[in-house]
Amino acid sequence: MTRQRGFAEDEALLKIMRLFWAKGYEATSVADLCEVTGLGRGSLYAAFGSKQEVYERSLRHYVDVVNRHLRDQLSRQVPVRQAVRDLLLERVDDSLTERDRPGCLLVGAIVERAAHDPMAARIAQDAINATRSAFASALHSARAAGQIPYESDVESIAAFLTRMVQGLRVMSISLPDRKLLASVVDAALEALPA
Amino acid sequence: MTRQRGFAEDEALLKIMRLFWAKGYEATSVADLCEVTGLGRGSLYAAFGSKQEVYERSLRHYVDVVNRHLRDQLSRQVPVRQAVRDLLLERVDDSLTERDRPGCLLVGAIVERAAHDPMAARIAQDAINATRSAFASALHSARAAGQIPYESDVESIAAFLTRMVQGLRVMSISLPDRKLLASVVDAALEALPA
DNA sequence: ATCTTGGTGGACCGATCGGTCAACAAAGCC
DNA sequence: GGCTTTGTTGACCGATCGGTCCACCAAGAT
Repeated sequence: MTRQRGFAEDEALLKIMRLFWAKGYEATSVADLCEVTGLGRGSLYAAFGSKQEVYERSLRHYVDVVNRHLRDQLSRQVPVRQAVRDLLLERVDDSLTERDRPGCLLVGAIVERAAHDPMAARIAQDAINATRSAFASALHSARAAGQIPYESDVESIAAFLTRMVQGLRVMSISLPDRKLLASVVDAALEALPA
Repeated sequence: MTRQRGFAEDEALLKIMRLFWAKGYEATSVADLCEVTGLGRGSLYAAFGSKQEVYERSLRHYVDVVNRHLRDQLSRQVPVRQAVRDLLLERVDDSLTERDRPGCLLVGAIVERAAHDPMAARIAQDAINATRSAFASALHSARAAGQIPYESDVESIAAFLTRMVQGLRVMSISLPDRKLLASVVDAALEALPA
């Protein structure tokens, strides 16, 4: 019937997401998006719409992947304290490994885009609430299983851990010291009553 | 001898800093800087140099003020735990009050500028280390005074508190709930051994 | 009053921005 | 072979970007 696409949309979106992640929204031009995907402007706009729309889609993809991974890690059959510790340490390692993509697309979206792009603000807020509720439900289960005290304020701790997991990447930009970051993780774990 | 300045450099810099803080680096144009200060381009460039230079100067001013305030708060003659608590809660209040200037110029500098502007990266890193050493020295004193256990890992806790104080503003954008944020502060304080 | 010095405003510059569009290319249908 | 439909490309658009420059102006020195 008609000509078919000469590229995989998923792969292109992944490359775009990584570029936004590395450079931020404003500093990434549409020409950059064309270069990284190998697409002409027409194809890019036909597939993804405006720069703002493709950014929002990148952000959605990012938070989906991150939160899915989070839920997977928290649903493992290990004590919640260890699961959280592993999860935070893994993020430290990721940040130190991917030096070309520092920071966090989500944090970038909040500080750079939320004020200008209500949809991005909405995506970010939903992502944070999803992270929070993932922690909260893991903590509820752990409390029911007697891993943490009955009096523990699950919602507060969940919000606290959300802040930790969000901010670790940002911190590791200016403080790329694995030992110190690991000890920060352990300090944070003190908030998780035994 | 010659004509004198028709504006106060300090006030202009303050207005510029607040604008960068509110909008980020890339989204703020030189025309915006002229508008907010009331200056023509000539005066602006004569007084502050390029956009990048005035940004760096804004950032320097920001971190100076923040760190000076931090040291003042920590040097009060109150138990360190309470000093830290007051300090974190004050930041929560600030974030919720100044809704027009969400986020944190320092975090913005790290995620948006550090990769493109080595000087901004340097300023940010120095600021973080200054915050960290302010906490560390306060904790050292507190440990010497017996307020916290002798075995406490002061450096790690200092790094952890630095992360907290940095990130609270960012979190409060997407989670503008004073009660929850206050309970996050209390959860964080668990990392400060009694 | 005139000269010198330096602050001021805004016209102006080339470059680049995000976005559009028309000419062309591929693939299934007749 | 045409015909239709859709993907692709890159020239092109007006707007805006950061930065320069110059005519003008205020104020102290003479």
